[in-house]
Amino acid sequence: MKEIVQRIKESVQVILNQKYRYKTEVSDILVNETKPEFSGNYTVVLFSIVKKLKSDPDTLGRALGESLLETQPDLFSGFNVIKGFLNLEIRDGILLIFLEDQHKNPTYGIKQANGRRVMVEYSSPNTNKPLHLGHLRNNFLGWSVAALYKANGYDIIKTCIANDRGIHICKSMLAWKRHAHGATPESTGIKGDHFVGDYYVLFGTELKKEVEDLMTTGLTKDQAEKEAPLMKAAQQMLVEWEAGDPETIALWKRMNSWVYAGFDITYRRIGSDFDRVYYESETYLLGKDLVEEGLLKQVFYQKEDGSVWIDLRNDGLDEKIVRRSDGTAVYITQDIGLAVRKFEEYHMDQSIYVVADEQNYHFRVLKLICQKLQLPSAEGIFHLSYGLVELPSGRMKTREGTVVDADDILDEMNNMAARHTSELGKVDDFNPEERSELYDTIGLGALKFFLLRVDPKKRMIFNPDESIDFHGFTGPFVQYTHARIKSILRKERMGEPAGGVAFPLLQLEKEVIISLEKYAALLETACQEMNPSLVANFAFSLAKIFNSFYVEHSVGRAETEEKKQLRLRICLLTANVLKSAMGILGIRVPERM
RNA sequence: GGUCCCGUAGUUCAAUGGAUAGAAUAGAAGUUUCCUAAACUUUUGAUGCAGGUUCGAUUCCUGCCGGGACUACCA
Repeated sequence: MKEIVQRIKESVQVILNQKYRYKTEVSDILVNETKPEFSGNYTVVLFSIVKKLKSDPDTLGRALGESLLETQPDLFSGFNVIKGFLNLEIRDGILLIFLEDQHKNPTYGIKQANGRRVMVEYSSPNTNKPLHLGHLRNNFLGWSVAALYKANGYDIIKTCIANDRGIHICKSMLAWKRHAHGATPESTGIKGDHFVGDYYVLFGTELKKEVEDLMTTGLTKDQAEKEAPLMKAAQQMLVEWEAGDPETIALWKRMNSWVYAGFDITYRRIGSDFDRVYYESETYLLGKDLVEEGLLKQVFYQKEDGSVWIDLRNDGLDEKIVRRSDGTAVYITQDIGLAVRKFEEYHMDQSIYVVADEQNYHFRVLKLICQKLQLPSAEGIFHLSYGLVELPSGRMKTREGTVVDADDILDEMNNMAARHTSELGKVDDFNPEERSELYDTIGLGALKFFLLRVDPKKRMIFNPDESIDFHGFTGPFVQYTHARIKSILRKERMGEPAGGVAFPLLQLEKEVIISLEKYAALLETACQEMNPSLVANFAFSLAKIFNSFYVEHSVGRAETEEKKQLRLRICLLTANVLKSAMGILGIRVPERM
C-alpha cells in the first residue's frame, strides 16, 4: 500500500498538471504534518507553487483542496486554507484499511530484497588498549546503519579492520616485556584488553620520565622524544616485527590474543558482530603494486629522492605521499589496497566507512585517489563521518585519565537499571536469570539510545557527573511503553473486527495510527541519510503519542467491542513497530519491566 | 597561514527556506478507587553579534566574535 504522504504529493502533482498545465516533480511538493494549533493532518505548503502560477494562496489553496477532495474521496474528508497552507483532513477509512492491512499482513515497513549489496566497516579498534565511549558510538552507529540498510532490502556485509600492528602495539609489548615479570590476564584476573592497555599506559609514563631527564640536558621535547631509549627500543621492536623475528612475533601474537579475548567479551555484550574481520598485519603491504600502476597511468609522480606523490591541489587539497623514499607504504596506500581487496571479495555497490570526522581529509584523499586510478571500487566509497563524544571540558585524553571506559560505563548502566528496577518492585517474581537479562536490556538500551538519538554528524557531549537518564527522551521510556502494551495484550483477546463500526476515530486513536503509518517512509529516509537518530526520534514520538492515548482511553473497558478490537490492533501494531524501530537501533524491548 | 565543521531555553538535543523555533531534563503546579506513575496534564524559559538575499531566514550569502578538527616520509 502506498504511503499517505506519497499519495498526497502525487495527487497534487496530477492536479497541477491537468488543471494548470504546470509540470512539477513530486520531490518539489512540500507536504508537512499539520501543526497542532490548526485542524487537519497533513499540510501542503503553497507558496512556491503560487509564485510559479502567479495565483494567490487563497484561490489556489481552495481550488487545489476541492480538486483533491473530488479526485481522492477515499483519502480526504475535508480541508481548510490558512495563508499559504492547505491543511488536509485524512479520512478515517483509509487509516482503518492501513491498520487492518498491517494486522493481517504485517511488514512494519521492512522492504523486500533489492539485490544490492552494501559493506559497512565500523569499530576498527587498536589492539593496544580497551574500548572507550567513542568506540561505543562508532559501534552502535555502524551496527545500526547496517540494520537500516538491511531493513531497506540491501544485502549487508559488516566488516572491521583490526589495527593490530605498528609502533603503538610495540609500545605495550615492550612495557610488558620489561615490567610484567611474566604476568598474564589469567594470573592477575584482569580482562585481557585492559591488561595490555595498562602496559601501554606504563610505557607512556616511563617514556615521560626519560624525556624529562633528556630535556634537562637541553633537548627540546620533540628531540627528547625521538632520542629517548624507550622510543628507540620500540622502533627497534617494530623493525624486528617486520623482519619476522620469531620471539617478537610470538609475543605479539600472545598479547594480541589477550586483547581479542577481552574485545570478544565486550562485543558480545553490546551486540556488535562482523561478517569479515581484516587485520592490518595482513593488509599493511597491500596497495604497493597500485603505486606502480599509478605511476604508469601518470596519476602519481616520483620525486628526486624516490618518494611517490599525488598532486591533489586542483581538487582543493594538497600533495599527498603514497610511498616513502625508502619504498615502504603509508597508511593511505594500504587503505587503497584494502578497498580493492574488499571489492574483489564482495563486489558491493557501496562501501561505507564509519570513522570519526577527524579523518575527513584522509577519506577525501582516499576516494579521489581511487577515482583517479579508475578503480571499480571508487564510486562506492563513502565516509560516514561522525562527531566525537566529548566531555564538558573537551576531548577525552588518555594522558589525563579522562577516557570513559566502555566496560565501566556498561557496568554502571547495568547497575543503575538494577537499582531503578528493584526500587519499583514490578518484577519481583523474576528469577535471577530473567532479572539479569532485564537489567542488561534496560541499561544497554539507555546507553545505545543516548548515543544514537543525536545526529551522527554532530559532536556530542557526555557529562560523566550526570547519569544517563531513564526518563523522558530515552530508551527505557520506549521500552516501558512496549512493556505496558504487552501487558494489555496478555490480558485481552484479539478477535475479528465486528464490522466497520469503530467510527468515528477519536483524535488520539487517529494520531497514533497516522504516526504508525509514517514508519515505512521514515525507514527509507533514515537509510538514505544514514541517520539512526531519525529512528530514535520516531520511536520516541510514537511512544509519546501512544502514552497519551493509553491514559485517555481504556482498551479493556472500551465503549464497544468494535472499539476494543480497534484499540487492540493499535496496541499490537504499536508494540511491533516500536520493537522493530528499537531493533534497528540494536535495542531489545522487554515484555515486562 | 590554508581547508573544513560547529555556536539554539540553566543543561543535553530537534527544526528538507515556511504557520506562534519543537522535545527532554532541571524549576513550579497538578493526576493513582480504572489496562504497569520508568507514565500523563498544565506552566516558566532560547536562535553568538552586525549586515544582505527573500513574501518568509535557526537554515542561504558576507563580515566579526567564540569553540573545534584537519593540514606528517604517524596510523
